Amino acid sequence: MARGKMEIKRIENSSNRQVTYSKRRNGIIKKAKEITVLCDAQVSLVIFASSGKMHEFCSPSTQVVDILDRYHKHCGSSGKKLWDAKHEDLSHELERIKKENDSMQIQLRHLKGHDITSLPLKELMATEEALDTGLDGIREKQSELVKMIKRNAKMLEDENRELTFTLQKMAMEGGDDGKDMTNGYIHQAGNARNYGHHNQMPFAFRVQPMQPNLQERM
Amino acid sequence: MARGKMEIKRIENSSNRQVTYSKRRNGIIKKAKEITVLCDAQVSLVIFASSGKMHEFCSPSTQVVDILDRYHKHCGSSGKKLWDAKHEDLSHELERIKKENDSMQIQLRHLKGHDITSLPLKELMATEEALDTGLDGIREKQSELVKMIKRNAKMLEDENRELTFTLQKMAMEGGDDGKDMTNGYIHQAGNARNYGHHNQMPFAFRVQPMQPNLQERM
DNA sequence: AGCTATTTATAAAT
DNA sequence: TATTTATAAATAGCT
Repeated sequence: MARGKMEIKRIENSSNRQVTYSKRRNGIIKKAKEITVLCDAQVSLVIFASSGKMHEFCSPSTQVVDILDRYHKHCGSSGKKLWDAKHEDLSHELERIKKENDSMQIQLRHLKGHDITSLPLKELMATEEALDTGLDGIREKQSELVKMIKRNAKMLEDENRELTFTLQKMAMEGGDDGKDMTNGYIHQAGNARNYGHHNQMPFAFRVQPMQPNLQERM
Repeated sequence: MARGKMEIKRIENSSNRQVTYSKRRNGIIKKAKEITVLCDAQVSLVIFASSGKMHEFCSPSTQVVDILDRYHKHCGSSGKKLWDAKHEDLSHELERIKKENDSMQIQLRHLKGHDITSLPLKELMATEEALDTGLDGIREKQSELVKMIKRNAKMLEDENRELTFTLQKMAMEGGDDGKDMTNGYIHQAGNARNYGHHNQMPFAFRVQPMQPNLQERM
């Protein structure tokens, strides 16, 4: 293109070819950068020299893969294979789980009484049975829990009664010697609520909760 | 580059930008072709205009994917990450959906009365309410369906009675001439069940089903 | 790698 | 959008 018109055909002199390659490669990359800036374009450019060396350019703030991703979306089926091979497994898994998801969502909706307008009688009955069974289980657990709670309350009351009795007995028994102690205990009892729900009373015979985690479940 | 030196920065005039884009794009593609021929290089060039339109160039007898494959091999570990990034997106999606899945599965199990042993009272009650509501809906639909089925049966009975009556009337009215015809009709009626549930009786006044899809829902 | 004659590319105008 | 044109940019061959 300079010092005489050039034919566009393979440069046979290998050293000339190498020089031209490197000059033109820079030229193309420069042009690619420019179109990127001037025209808001996105470019992915990968060049391999015959020597095997690679050079690339990619629009700023973009990755070759992003361009490739777009390229793939554009090309539809033709370029798809290589890409998909890499992702096939994951894609299938995703697909499978999505289906599972959908079916559970439908089940849930049916159980909650939605989308049942066109359900066959057989499935309506199956759903009813499932709900019934579920309800039985739930109610059983509920009544168990309530029983436990009541039993717990009962024991707390008993404990309370015992504590009160002990305090009274102490108050009675205590002469002048016991006065300080009695006051001390009364004082403590009076402030007991400051310890909150989980207060640890200073008495060794405090009953254990029936269930370790009953408090949380209430 | 012509008619005055140009700054390399975004062309604000959109129509100028578009024109420049298309000219420069052709220029780059031409250069890419040339380096390919002159220097035995392999080039993959993908350009997206800001409009979203794509153009590509790829060395003859090669596919973009082939270049990408080489690109990949070349990038080794650094480029691997890029692919993995795409993998990661899929993985995250998968993770998200799996979680959704798990939570639905738990919900379903709770509704069906499983795994509720350690459920707090509050959630037990919420679950009970959901089940109750669901059951109400289901039972309402069931009773609707049953009503429809009964109404349908009633109409079939009426139709049946009418048909029988018609047949009897024909049998009565028919003299010697009508005998064959009568036998014919009786014969046909006797074999009606061979037509199955959906048999088409040869009478024009056959009633229409109350609901187009009632049959399927029974 | 740097230089320069020349070809190409292309911005603006049409 | 295509063509023209004046000018900038690219670059082949040389050093």
